[in-house]
Amino acid sequence: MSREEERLPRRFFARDPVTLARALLGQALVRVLDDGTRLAGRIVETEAYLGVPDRAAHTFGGRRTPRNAAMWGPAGHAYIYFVYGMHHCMNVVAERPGEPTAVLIRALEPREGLARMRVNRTLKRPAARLRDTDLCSGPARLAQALQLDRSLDGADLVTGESLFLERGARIAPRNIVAGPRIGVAYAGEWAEAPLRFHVAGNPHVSRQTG
DNA sequence: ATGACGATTTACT
DNA sequence: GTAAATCGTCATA
Repeated sequence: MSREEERLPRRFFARDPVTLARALLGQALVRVLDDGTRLAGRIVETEAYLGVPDRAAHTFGGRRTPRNAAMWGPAGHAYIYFVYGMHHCMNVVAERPGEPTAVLIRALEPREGLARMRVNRTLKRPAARLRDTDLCSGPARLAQALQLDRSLDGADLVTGESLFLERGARIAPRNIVAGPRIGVAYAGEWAEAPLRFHVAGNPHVSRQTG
């Protein structure tokens, strides 16, 4: 019996980052490992990064480097970066080439491959006993759970086989909470803009707010 | 060549 | 609550 889930098309991603950040809530992020293992979760928390004018964005002021190159490319590709000497985080590129905006995926509600995610999350911490809500409740946590790293930077989420999105639930606007982005205090006024979105009451978000 | 800095997580007081 | 971990990246020289 074959499961034919609907992949999200290019046009889904080719929108402004705020609209995309809200639309991504409820969609399924899918990772297929080299051994065929399928890991998946519903997106429950996102942040929009508005590009050149956005002091919190890696492309602020038109910054364009090998690291952030994917943000300058076409919509529907992954931008995966390395920070703090130990963590990876995944974004979905929005809009169009030359408009370097993206949406950071901050948390998932894990749905497939939880056992493997738990292994991935505790490889360097054998003693840890994680609850389901500890598996993907943060940008670096979900990257570790899904084995995302720079080798997948720039991957095409529309046509790729190892990382992509499938149509999930539509989250009603009344169930979306907006608030300030996390970890961008250095961004001045931009730090307070309500560009973080999460599903109201969902236990898998990285932090409770509003 | 060098130095400062992270879109974070974890453990510990 | 605070602080350590840990290193690729980029701006400056």
